Amino acid sequence: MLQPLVKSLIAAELRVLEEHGISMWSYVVLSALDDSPIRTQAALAEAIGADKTRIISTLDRLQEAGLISREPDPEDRRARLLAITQDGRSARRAAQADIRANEERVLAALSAADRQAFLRAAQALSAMPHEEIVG
Amino acid sequence: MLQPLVKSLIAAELRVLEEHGISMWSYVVLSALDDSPIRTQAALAEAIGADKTRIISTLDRLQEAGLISREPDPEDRRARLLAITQDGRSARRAAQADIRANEERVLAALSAADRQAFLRAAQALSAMPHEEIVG
DNA sequence: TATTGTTATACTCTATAACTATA
DNA sequence: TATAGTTATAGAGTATAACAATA
Repeated sequence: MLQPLVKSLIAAELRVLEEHGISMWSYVVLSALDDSPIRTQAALAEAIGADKTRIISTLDRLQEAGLISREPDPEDRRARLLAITQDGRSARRAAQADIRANEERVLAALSAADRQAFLRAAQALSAMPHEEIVG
Repeated sequence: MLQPLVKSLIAAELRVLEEHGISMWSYVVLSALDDSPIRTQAALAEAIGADKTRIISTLDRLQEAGLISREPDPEDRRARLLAITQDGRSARRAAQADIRANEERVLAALSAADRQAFLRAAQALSAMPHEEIVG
């Protein structure tokens, strides 16, 4: 039952992101880096549940667009220090605001009570570890 | 927030289905045919939101396993009459029972009130047309 | 020798196009 | 000629393996 709903929400999110000119992976990366900088690409990949080879082109584009910085760590030049730039932060927050606005619009279909309970329940279920859900 | 949850739920469902020896697409097809027989493969494909070329191998396997019947329509031998068999119905219902049992287990993490509200809200949101969610 | 990042390759899933058979 | 089904082909997305740079 939730699957088509999530599919629609993702489609909505993609549409918003397209208006902002960023891809889903770019948005995921920007969101991760908006919380805190990360010292290696492998750590970023793991944090967002992606393969380390899969994010390289995304990082290329983000760097070229000036939305992230990506420099060799002076202390270990194999690693790349990753951080979001001011432009990146602005872009991410603007996109996030639009995404949230749409979600609010959708949630407006619910009564205030159901809506609160839905969000509370979704949060509780999302907090369950993957293994516990899979069993 | 919902996306990882759904991902975990799908993983759980896949694990259950694997124990029953059927694939996700097989389960989707069996579920569609358990409701009512379908006169053409194209109609089935549309009903489950799949491409008509994509379900052929699935139908091959289901037929070989004796879980569905698939015969040329005597009145128009281009079409294939599709129906679930008794074995297919048993397999589908057994899998469904296990899937539901796991979902119950997961939902047990919620209070009775939140759980009811969550299901009610999920149902309401799922009933929204795709276009209204995308905007 | 081990690790980080990158590139090259292969694999899976899906969609598009061409083909066969029926009408 | 049009339609149902099938097969062949191509494309996107992803993961695996090999490689270069640094430690």
